[in-house]
Amino acid sequence: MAQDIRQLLQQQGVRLTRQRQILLELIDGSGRHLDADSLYLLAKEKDPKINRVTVYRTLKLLKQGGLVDELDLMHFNGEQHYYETRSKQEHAHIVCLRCGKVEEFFGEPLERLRRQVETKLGFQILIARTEVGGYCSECQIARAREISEVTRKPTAKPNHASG
Amino acid sequence: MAQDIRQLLQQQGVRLTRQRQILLELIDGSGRHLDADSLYLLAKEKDPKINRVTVYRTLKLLKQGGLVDELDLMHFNGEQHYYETRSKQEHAHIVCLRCGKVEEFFGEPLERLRRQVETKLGFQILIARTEVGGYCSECQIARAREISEVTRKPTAKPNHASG
DNA sequence: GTTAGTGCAAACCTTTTGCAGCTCT
DNA sequence: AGAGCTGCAAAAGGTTTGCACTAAC
Repeated sequence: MAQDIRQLLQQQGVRLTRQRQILLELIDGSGRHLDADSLYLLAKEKDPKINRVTVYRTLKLLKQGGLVDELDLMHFNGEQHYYETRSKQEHAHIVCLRCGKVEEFFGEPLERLRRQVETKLGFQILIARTEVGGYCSECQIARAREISEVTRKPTAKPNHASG
Repeated sequence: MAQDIRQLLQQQGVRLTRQRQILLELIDGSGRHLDADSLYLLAKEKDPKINRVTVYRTLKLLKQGGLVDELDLMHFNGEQHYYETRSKQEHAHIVCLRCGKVEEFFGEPLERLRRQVETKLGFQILIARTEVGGYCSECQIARAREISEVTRKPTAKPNHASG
């Protein structure tokens, strides 16, 4: 719950303003990964006077405090960043480049990787991010259909062609 | 060598212009990860008339053709993207957030992860990217020094305070 | 000789900054 | 009361687009 985050913030001497409460609720509450713009739009429903800049400033704050993680989701839909509250369980984000669905993948390979980087390189990890782009099972089928439609050349049988 | 890439491009009916040759050389030849701006600056040394836009267009082309991979390198230095010629061997990028050094990490965890995502989710992977941010071994030491300097409060006993 | 590619200027999108006024503690 | 935070306007950074000209095949 966002409750934990609130306490952490207070400890850091950060004021818990109305705007920040709204944004925290949204990031933590919505089941999906929101970007700054979506977040702004949603926040505006609760407080029509809230400003985009406040959204950016809050996200920066939460990011720096290690309370949220920033994702790119393979830039599948532009250059925005997406946000999620930092969870204890490391996971990869699997992004369908056709429908945009994002699946989370948990598993030992991620922990193994982390350990190996720490021991083999003597690296101190602060953030780790694994993103995978491709096609989800549904979209693989849909794409196969689409491609076969395109491949069917229009120069062939003009039976019921383009017009 | 960039030779392979050239052939692939020709196959795709893409013209191999002077500008593209220069950019290919640079991406493939420089031992580091270049962003569009660095690439532009370097290309300008070889062809002072080359335009930034051409750099962006070429990168997009190579990206779409699957010939180069785009990296974010944890946005350790802004929002640019970095590029590398796509290698057969999957690897993670380990970025030091203090000195900016980028290490490449090869290992089974990455292949395991890939296989698991494919089998467990039935996902068709086109691109995968693992980026890790933190401090390299040298910078861990440097940071420890920096922090202890800051922690030494000027108001306290200068003897061996904050202990 | 076509058609794809280039350069230039200007637009675009996301994010940041400067500053005056507001508000949380 | 005072530092911290907000909103507004404007700027910044990175990238894309429209269009006329140029060059690769």
